[in-house]
Amino acid sequence: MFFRGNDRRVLDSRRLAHDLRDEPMTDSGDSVDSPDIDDRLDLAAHPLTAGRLEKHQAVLSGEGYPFRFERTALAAELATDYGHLDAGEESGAHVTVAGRIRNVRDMGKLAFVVLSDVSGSIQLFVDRKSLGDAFDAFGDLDIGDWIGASGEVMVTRKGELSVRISSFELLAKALRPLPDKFHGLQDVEARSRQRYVDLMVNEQARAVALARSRVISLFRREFEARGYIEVETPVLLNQATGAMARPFETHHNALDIDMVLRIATELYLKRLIVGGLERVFEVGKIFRNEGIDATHMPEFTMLESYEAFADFEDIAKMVESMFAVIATEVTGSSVIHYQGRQLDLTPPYPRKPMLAMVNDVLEGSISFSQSRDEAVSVARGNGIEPEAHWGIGKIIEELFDRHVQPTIWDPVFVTHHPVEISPLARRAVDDPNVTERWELFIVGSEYGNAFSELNEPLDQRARFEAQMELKAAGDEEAQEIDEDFVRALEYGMPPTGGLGIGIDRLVMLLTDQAHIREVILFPTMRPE
RNA sequence: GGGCCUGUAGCUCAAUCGGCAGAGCAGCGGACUUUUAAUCCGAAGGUCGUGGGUUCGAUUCCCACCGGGCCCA
Repeated sequence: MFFRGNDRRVLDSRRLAHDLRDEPMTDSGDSVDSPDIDDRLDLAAHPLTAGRLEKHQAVLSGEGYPFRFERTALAAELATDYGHLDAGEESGAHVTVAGRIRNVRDMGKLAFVVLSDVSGSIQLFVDRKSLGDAFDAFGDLDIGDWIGASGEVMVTRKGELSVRISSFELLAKALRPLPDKFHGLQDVEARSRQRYVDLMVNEQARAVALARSRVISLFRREFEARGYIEVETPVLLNQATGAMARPFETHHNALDIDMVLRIATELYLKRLIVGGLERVFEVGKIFRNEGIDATHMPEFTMLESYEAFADFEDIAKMVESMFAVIATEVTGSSVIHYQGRQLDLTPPYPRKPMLAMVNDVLEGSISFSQSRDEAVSVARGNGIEPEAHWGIGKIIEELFDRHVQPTIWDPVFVTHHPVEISPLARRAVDDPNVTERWELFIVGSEYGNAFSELNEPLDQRARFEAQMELKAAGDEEAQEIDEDFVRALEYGMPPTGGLGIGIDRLVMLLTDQAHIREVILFPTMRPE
């Protein structure tokens, strides 16, 4: 409550607490002895909420709350339309605004109220002269309440654009107090769990959410401009295919079958290329049953696209172009700042073969012409102990992950991955050990993955079988054969360029966030 | 899995070489008709994450556990 000295509380708080809790009332006053606001908050008992609850109950037992409200202006619109007014000037314009009360500066017979809506905030000038008898009722409002208010746009003597309100309406009561008005909510866990509070009080949380929405919207625009159509493929599958990852397992009751959540959209989107849709993309949730760290979340958003008649270089050109456009639209420039360092997303990005990058930093050198024993020896000399089922290709990838990936800052397309680790990509024409594939690395993380899609069904079957052997040898992430996908390829798939982009990480980059949970509104968490 | 840090009022944070736990904001009472994190006065608000141990005495020291964060494998 504000407007101190105006205590018009009508209900006895202890009686109300008793009514709400439906318990025998004692005279010991112990209903105010459990100030545990965090867990089972007893709204009636806690001193910070009891008054709010009383007022709420009074509204409910009276006329109740409105079902709708007619707003005529957003805060940002007022700033645009009346920003030119001078201090002390009146506009003569009558507007109706609505939003949440964020702050109150109470001067006794005059109050300045900060009202925030989706566009920003606007000051309400609240005085008895304009509000009349309603001025007292306004004093019953609390910080956090949603209100609508009407009045004249004016600028205070100190130059703050305001609405001098002549009427107001309580739209919804905040029974719980808002966090510290200056520091907001700081605790990382609380901000994630109660993102609604984070969004209320932390400007950055809101900015990130809006940037994320914008990024996805821009991707849609870019793909549609290139003749792609957006499709949806299944999340619930009988088999986890299209990537190397462990799936979440679940069960369908009516069919009585175990199912898994998808780990990629790849093979279904390629089925659509076989079907003749030619250019398709999907933005959707992917689920991988793995740990959580700064760049990994079990549930994340992937964008995948497939374009008939394109190869991996066509896709690289498309991606670097899109990244620059999206960075510019979201941040204002294709040269951005990430974690204190400058990062240039202006195309073109260099293309560098994985094997060459590895050999550039290695003690000794590794190649496909070596025996496996020789390759293992090189790996050991560089701090990697190969597992039994690793071939030379997998060893190269591990060496890359360990020694090259962390050193990358500006974007680079790392190309020509070993066939062994790329079971869905087409072999390079001039070297059957590697594929026409790239991964886009920026600031030490992977942002995209693309290849000239393997469209030859016999080779695809052989690649799947090689994966099955790896799985049998103990590689839990190896893929299983997808018989229906091979069948689809047997109908003929045109040469196709495919792409996957991790949306969450790109949003991290563009919003300068170090942790993926900051760009996901409701990140996966342990039960509270 | 290993290392380091961390959990104190609704929120943001202090403090205690082991001796009645503090501030700002929010809330409550009061003053104030031009504030901008308003200001001023007053009174409140705590099972110091949980459980053990050491001690005359533990929020502080030790152990375990439950959370959270960062780094490493």
